[in-house]
Amino acid sequence: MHSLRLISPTRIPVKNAHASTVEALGKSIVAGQYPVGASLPPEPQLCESFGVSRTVVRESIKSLVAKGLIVTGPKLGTRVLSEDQWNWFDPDVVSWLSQKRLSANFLRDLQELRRIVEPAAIRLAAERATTQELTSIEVAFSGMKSAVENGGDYVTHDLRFHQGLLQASGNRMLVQMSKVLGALLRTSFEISTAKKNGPAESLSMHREVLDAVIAREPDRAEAAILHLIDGAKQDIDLVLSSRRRIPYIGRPASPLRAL
Amino acid sequence: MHSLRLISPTRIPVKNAHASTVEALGKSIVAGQYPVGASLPPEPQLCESFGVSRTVVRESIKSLVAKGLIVTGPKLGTRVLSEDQWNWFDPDVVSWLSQKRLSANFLRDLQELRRIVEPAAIRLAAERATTQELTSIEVAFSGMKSAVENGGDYVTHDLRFHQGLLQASGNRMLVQMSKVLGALLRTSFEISTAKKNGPAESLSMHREVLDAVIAREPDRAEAAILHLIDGAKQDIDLVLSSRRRIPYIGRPASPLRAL
DNA sequence: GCCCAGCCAATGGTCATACGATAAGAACCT
DNA sequence: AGGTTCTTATCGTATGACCATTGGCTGGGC
Repeated sequence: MHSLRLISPTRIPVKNAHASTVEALGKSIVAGQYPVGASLPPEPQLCESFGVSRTVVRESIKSLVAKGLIVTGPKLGTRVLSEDQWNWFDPDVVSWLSQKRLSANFLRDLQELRRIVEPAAIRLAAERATTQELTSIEVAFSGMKSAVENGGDYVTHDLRFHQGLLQASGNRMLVQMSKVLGALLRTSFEISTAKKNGPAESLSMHREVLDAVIAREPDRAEAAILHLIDGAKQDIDLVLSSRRRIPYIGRPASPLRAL
Repeated sequence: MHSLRLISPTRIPVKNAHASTVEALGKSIVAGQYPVGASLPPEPQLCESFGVSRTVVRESIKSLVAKGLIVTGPKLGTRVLSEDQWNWFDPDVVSWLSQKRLSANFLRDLQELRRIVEPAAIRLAAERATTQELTSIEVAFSGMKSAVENGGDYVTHDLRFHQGLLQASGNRMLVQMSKVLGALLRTSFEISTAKKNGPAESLSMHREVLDAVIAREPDRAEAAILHLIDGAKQDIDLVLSSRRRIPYIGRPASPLRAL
């Protein structure tokens, strides 16, 4: 007869108790609400603040432990691990990070990763892509083209285009990475789409990439994608510098990682 | 039921129920014991077969859900997801895969990834590595050298060497990847170490890599690491072609100790 | 005064039980 | 036969109790 869980500070009665709790806890952790090494409130307190039973809280905590965000232990509580122990390739973690901590550093890391991975993946795709995979990418391209001409959701099709390319690399690790890179791509697409006639310009570059892959020319494909990536990087850097000066946080200055 | 642990005197007393259950379930899943899309046994049955309470089973399942291996739902049970939905960058998942399913495909994917990521990371490391990070790598190298001369654990120091390099790239994503690549590295190191006088030969190549990084010469560093990687690839391919599958390369059934 | 051993209590770990919620599949009705 | 309802297996959530571990406190000894 619990019709509604009344006092819910984070208001989330619609989803599963577990999913909501994981998300709320996860977001607050990646947002830096609890300093690294510090303990979260004890379980009973979390139960109260989320309005769920200890069962749910504990299972949620186990989920976050599985993602490398925290560790638990009797008497030492639930402690936040240092960021380099987080699972930076977990889709949830990246999603939370994208929403809460879209810092210059995070974007820089992602950008770097993309510039490393995507060109290499394109080369593989140019060698291995099946006709089915090529068709799928072609469909995504049509969607982009249509979005430019008739208006529509350009970003979604752009994402499909790039994820299709990674898929076509035939390497499961790279495919997995496409899910993570999605966070960056979405951001950069939204930036470049919002600017000038970005889409129209990027459309031809995408065409060039796809043509090179279809022609099975790795070198040309790689050059084309690099062109695309570096263009996106410029857009992002521009927005970052105008939005607020968050300069590179030099790594040496980082606090020493206490164990 | 806990009486068994009395035998071992305070040193690593088995593991707690949760960790053991997660590991057992995870391994059996990645080993393909349950076909994709199939349901695992119901919770009560799992409780019985593992000899733990439902609480433990459920929390373990939540951990595996967090790693993308399975989904759960009322009446539909606990179903195994398709492999491309697994989190292929989760250290646990990769560890289980390495032990249970060291297939040629898996090794090929990892190897490809390594050849993409490590050279790029080296370039970054050559530009950014702090003296502290360089020292750490130097220490690892000394360990390798000592292992060659006086005998000892070559593989462990080799791992530290490479992970130190990725760490020095200053990119958190690449650092995370080093944990995953560890699975491949351990395998390839053990192969090449077991062959001929592999270590002695590889030692000089490592020295060259490190020197180039210290000298801040990205091009030279990249060339050196490529040399190393391609040598390892040859060794692996050789072993792969001689045996259809590699069973249990690596330590026996003993649970790997933390670090 | 300092250090070490041993106790204490806070906190997560595990267990048991009960009931609600959901959706697959069977049974039923039209 | 087709759609609708009902049954039921299975997970989801809640509660309360007790166990196990570990950091910190306490007190004694040097």
